[in-house]
Amino acid sequence: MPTSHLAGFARHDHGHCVASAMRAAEAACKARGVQFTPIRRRVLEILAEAHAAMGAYDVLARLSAEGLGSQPPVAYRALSFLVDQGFAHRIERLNAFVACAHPGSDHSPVFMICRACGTVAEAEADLGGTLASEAAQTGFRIEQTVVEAQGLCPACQVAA
Amino acid sequence: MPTSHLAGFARHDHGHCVASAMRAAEAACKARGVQFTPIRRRVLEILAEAHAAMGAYDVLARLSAEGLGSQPPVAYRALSFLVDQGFAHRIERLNAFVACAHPGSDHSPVFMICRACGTVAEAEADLGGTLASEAAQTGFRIEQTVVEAQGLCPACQVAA
DNA sequence: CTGGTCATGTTATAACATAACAAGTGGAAA
DNA sequence: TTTCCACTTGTTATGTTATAACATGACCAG
Repeated sequence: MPTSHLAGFARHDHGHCVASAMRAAEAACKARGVQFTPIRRRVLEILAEAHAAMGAYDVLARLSAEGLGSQPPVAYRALSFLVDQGFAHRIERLNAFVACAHPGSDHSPVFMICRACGTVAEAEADLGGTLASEAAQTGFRIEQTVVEAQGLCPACQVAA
Repeated sequence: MPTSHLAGFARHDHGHCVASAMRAAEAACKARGVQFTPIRRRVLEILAEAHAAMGAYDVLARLSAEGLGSQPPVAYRALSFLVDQGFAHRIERLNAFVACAHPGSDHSPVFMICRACGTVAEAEADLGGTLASEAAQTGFRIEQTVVEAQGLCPACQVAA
């Protein structure tokens, strides 16, 4: 029986999605000729298992406990790599990082952040296109967008 | 002849828009029964005159030079007040603050940030509604949204 | 003139992030 | 096979952003 966690505001097979994220990253690295080193791999696993936004120093604490590195640059380098490769995202609002929920597909993510429980869901909704057409009128050329909504997830609405 | 600066990617009467922002804030404070103190007023002026995103410590340096306060909490308190009242916005991506371009009207701002010159334009585009309807499907209740696009402004596209 | 509220002053520290350089590793060019 | 190069990691130090906690002052209402 697989563990089941609340994430993306819906229960799902957690072990499965972690394994799937790791496989996708593995394959992408091979395809791109970049190294999926033990530290990078472990950081992605940590994020995927947490299934929540984690600060760089939280990640570092985990690495450190496992003897994989103890100084901030170790964590920041691995996180930068994962973000660059699209395996993780940075949540600006929280100064934190999450594993990508849709590894492999090229997308401009939209996040919903519950202010009560801290859960972060990555939505499919692509506002990038909408925004780009708006921007085109002013002549601005968009390269990247950050869309982060803060509010209450279904569970926390019930609790309140 | 009024000074004219590049902002919002378009030239405009800068002195006018600063004065207008100050008047709007003044009126709103009176209406709401909150105090528009010298520090708060000056911080808004500094942001409005800069017409660009400024870090809290940049603002603090200005205050300090004028004898209005020298410790971080002074700047952060004033900035929080301005953001709470809707007279300024925080740009998460830059860890910085800008004066609101549409003081008075209730809006969920959309920012376009030029990665070359650092100019920040506040667009009218209201993606909040679009996003809210997307979110409704998952049961998430949005209270606030951050939308920040990064790219190249018209001038910097020409330069490149 | 007393107590309450709001704003500010001040000290200290927490939390987040990167610069800079040294050292190891492994593969490719000579 | 050795020399070089690109890349990753180790390490020290520091820069940058933000807030906790408590003291003081200014003002008004009771």
